[in-house]
Amino acid sequence: MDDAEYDLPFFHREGFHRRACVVCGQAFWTLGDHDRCQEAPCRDYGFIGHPIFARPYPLAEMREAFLTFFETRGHTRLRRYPTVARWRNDVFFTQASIYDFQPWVTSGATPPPANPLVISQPALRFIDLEEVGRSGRHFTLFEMMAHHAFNRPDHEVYFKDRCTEYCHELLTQDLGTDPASITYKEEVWEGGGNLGPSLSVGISGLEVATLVFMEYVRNGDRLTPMPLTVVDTGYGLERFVWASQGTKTAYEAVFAGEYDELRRTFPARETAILIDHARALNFLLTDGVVPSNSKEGYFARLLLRRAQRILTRVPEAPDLIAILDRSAREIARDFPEIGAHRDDLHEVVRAELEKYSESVGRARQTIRRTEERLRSTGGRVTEENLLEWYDSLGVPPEVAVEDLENPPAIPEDFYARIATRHENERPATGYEEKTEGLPEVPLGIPATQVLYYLDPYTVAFDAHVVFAEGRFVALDRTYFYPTGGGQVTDRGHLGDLEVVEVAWRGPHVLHQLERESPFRPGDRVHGRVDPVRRTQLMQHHTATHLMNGALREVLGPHVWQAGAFKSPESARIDITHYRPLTKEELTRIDRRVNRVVREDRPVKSYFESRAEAERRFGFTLYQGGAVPGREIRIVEVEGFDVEACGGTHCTHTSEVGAIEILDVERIQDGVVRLTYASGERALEIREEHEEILREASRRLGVPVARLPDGIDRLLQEIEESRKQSQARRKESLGVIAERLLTDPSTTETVGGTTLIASRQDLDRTELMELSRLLSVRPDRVVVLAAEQEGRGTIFVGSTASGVSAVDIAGVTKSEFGGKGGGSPAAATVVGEPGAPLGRAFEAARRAARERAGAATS
RNA sequence: GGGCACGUAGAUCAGCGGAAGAUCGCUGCUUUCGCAAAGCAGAGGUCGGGGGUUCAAAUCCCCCCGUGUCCA
Repeated sequence: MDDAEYDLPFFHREGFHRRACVVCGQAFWTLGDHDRCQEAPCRDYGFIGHPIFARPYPLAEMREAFLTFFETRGHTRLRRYPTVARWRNDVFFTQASIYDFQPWVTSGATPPPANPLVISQPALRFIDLEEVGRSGRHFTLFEMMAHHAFNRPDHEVYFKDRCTEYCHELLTQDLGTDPASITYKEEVWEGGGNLGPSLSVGISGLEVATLVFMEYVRNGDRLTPMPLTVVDTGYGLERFVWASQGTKTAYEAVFAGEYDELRRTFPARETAILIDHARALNFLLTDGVVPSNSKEGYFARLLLRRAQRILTRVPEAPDLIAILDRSAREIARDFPEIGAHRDDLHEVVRAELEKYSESVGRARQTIRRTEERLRSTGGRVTEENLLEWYDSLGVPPEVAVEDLENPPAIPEDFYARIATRHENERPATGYEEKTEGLPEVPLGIPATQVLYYLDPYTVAFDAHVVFAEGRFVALDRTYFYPTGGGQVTDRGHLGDLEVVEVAWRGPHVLHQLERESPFRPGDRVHGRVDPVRRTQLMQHHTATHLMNGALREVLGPHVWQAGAFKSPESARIDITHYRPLTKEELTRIDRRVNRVVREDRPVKSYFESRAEAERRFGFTLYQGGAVPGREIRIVEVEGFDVEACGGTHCTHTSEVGAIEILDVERIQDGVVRLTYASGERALEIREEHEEILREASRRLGVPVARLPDGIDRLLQEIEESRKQSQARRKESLGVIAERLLTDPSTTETVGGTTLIASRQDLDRTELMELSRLLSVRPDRVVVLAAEQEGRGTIFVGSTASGVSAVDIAGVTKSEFGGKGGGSPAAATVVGEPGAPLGRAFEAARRAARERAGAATS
């Protein structure tokens, strides 16, 4: 990055000078007399005991001061975005304020919701989880205060110079920092394929803010200017509060009274972890995360279990729900949505605590048993066991050690060794834009005007071709709905050609034809959307909203849509929920959703300003992910369900016809998937099911109503006849055994051993069973020969001590080229096809006589 | 999305290439006024599903399903 990038007029106007830090070597700008940048580790914390602002600020006041400062300077204040980044598939959580606007706004695809804007965005970071409570400054959830500006070539809001000036003014004039104490360190920021210069703002050893100027796109080594430059700032609210109070750790300043209360019961570190985790959990759970074993839910589980582990170690500790509740009350002053559904949230937590205690119980048992087994074989529990238990049972080493009588030392590098175990895993597949194979539409072609929102029932239209390449065509206007929001593509015709797929490419809708496009830019074409398919898609999309509404109503407000898919054949919705649905719940959902269909409620789809929509309906709008833009499209089922949604919808619920729930499955801990069909498809499927029932009833010869009983009876009969044939076989084997035992040609006595030898052409399991019957008493040796499918088998069983069945059987191998083996009690040898079974049998019998004789004498 | 572990009797689990087991629970009998308990006897298993290797697979290999856990 060129030095000139940082050479701002503002610095010169104010008389800043540029220096190089004697520690890190980085250049920085300052009004003071510093030889190093004012950030750790280049210098120590100087603000502890010596606050850097004019007065101490509590959390809420500091946030308000920041937001107001920028509001009075032309910025629009935005409400927080959800902490779960549902609108992105490359990350789970909102980790910075700019995440709210990626990728659509920063790429220029959608206008920003306001410009410039100011926000205090709760952000989650799990990277430094171990540092929470230890470093004094790390939080799992922190608020990133930020002012953002998005500059188009034709409309520049502000960039580096003005941004830095605002920052400086805020710090010095509003908050009263000594201007000479600040350093602006030059850094290069890079992320997500973009990069630009940035200034890191340090005071008294603390990095209080970062000002990033996203300016370039990186293509390998080449930098090209971004079409839209972005001011991306981040001011750590908690750090500001801390620096204003100068307490020993940030936690004391930020959590104030709550901290003091818990500190009476817990050590400082545990106190901080508990409040930090409780705060993060309150946001996560409110934003619709249900604890789970994967994805977003896993992190909620991680926090909850870490907190719970601290609590169980202290007998007089309050329970986790009490701590969450206390924290929620604190947060709710600034974010009223937190704690709004208290009882439901507690239910989620209770369910999760139950799962945890089950999990711990299971683990304990395994650990105890393993140690017992190891001890009985003279071994002991090793470090390897500890690693194994953490990885597969979730038991932290310090917990495992408590349960052991003879514990190994916990290795210093425990977690590093866990990481090593995971080294060879394939990385998670990241964010991929589905523009693969789609041609690039040249700049300057106006955005496609989409008409399906005007009227979802219109399917025939005329339009002009604006772009054509290969099989792809873009029009000036279209009624075709492109794949998006979980709704699959429309199909139909352009002229005589079939449209097989429709997709967004930036601001253009591309129609993919069945073959090479004959159309050229300027041509006028007639478009016709397949109306049956479209109708079915509309019904399924509206049905999905109705399901969502019913699910939230029946199961509780913790239910959020975790994914959805609508095809012409069926639709499905994945929801966050902590236990499998009961039959009763399912029935209630079915009844409710179909009643809403029959009630023929209006379904209104309209555009509204984001702020107004959020004010009226709250965050649950964003079931399918946050939608950027100043105006958002609202789909409102009157009095029942409201969501921000870009899909095509029916205008009245009765158009959905009926909703038939087809399947419910748990696709992940904490996520339940429901599959259903509506409209014609629901009727079709219902008919199919009825036909299947009729056919089953016909084949079973039982009326439909008694099918379950009929099946039970059938299964019972099968089981009975299975047992009967088994008993018969055992009986006939018993008869054979009896005969053999009384037949002097097969049974003889050698010393104290009874030797029974016979040829019986039975299959292998029968041979075994017969031998068993013959050798119920001790001191018996049985030699059986059989031929099945041209191969001879010798089976030897022995209950005589010192007479090994496997040895006896072994001698026959050389007789007929057999293979086999066994134990001293039982052995089998199978000969080559056509090998002389008689000779093998005699050899075995001879061997048996010899061994029995030898053992007796 | 990936790594690892696990899936055997109603429950909890052992067995980890050679004739499916233990404990609890269940049924019957003995003992008791009755209960608890004890003793004796017994029922209860497609060893998650499907393929493969082998003379032989609960056991080894592959695929799928389910569960747990760790990591993103």
